[in-house]
Amino acid sequence: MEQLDETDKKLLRLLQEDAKLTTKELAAQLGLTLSPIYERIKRLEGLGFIKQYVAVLDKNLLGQPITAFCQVSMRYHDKAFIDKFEEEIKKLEEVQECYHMAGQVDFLLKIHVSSLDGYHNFVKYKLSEIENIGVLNSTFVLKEIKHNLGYVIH
Amino acid sequence: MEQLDETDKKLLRLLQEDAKLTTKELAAQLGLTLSPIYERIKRLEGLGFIKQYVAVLDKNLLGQPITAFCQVSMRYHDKAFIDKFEEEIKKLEEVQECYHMAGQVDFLLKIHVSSLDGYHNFVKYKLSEIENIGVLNSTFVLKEIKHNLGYVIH
DNA sequence: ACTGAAAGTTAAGATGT
DNA sequence: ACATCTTAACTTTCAGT
Repeated sequence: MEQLDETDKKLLRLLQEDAKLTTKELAAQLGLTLSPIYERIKRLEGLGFIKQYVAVLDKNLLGQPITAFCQVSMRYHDKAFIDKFEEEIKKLEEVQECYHMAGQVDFLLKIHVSSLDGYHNFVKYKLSEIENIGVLNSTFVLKEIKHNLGYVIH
Repeated sequence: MEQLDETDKKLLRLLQEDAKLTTKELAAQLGLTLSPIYERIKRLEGLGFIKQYVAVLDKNLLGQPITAFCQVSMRYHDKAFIDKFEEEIKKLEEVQECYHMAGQVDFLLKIHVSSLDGYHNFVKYKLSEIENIGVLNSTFVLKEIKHNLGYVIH
């Protein structure tokens, strides 16, 4: 982390807001010329601070307005079962995110579907097909209050 | 949604994987020349399918390895209290995401901090400072199993 | 809607301080 | 670590099919 000076941090803050900013625009905002900006970006990419550049799409326009969080607890906690569950989850396209959690609940899943009926089908024909699931608890997002895409860089 | 043909969908799938693909590369992959690709991208931006372009950073390298999910229930459910809570949450930099949920739990928060001590400070000096919080339940991410950045486009 | 080509910008690299 | 300069590549626009 302390391979980053203030200029690097400003650069990262700008790029995680708008990856289309040109080297020229970045240079102007940071009070430098093109080449140091160019070299810093390449360095930040090389060190892995910048992992990739992506286009952020609108999930509602893409026809997936329903977001659900699904808490899953395993019946048995043998490594083989856990591994199998993780394998299967990775294959399910409805699962946007999956975390192994501390506490009573083993896994937290973030699910995107087109409708409540779609969620029903997901649980019935995909999720519950995975063996060794004990408890399963779903809650739905009514409203997205906040969703930061970037991180706070200190 | 059905303003999109197969070419648009392929374009969106490619751009949400790698926003740095050039028009030339996209054209080659989609079997077209530069100008239709260029115009389609501008159209998809204009219609709002593409919301923005961002650099994806590494939260561990940025010194924020701890992710927690925090379930919050309100004591009273007057509109004024809810509005106030949402306002305050938006100001907290540790809160990456916040959703108003259906069910017993009112809000689900995704929190990023640098340490467990940082989480303690967040709860003690920031979150619990907000009035009208009834129940508060935190769980920590042990391992990220899956985290799709893009959506599945049908 | 797509092709092809022209003009304007930017990225990428080399050289020097 | 940064400034300047060069050219190769890309973006953007437009006439034509």
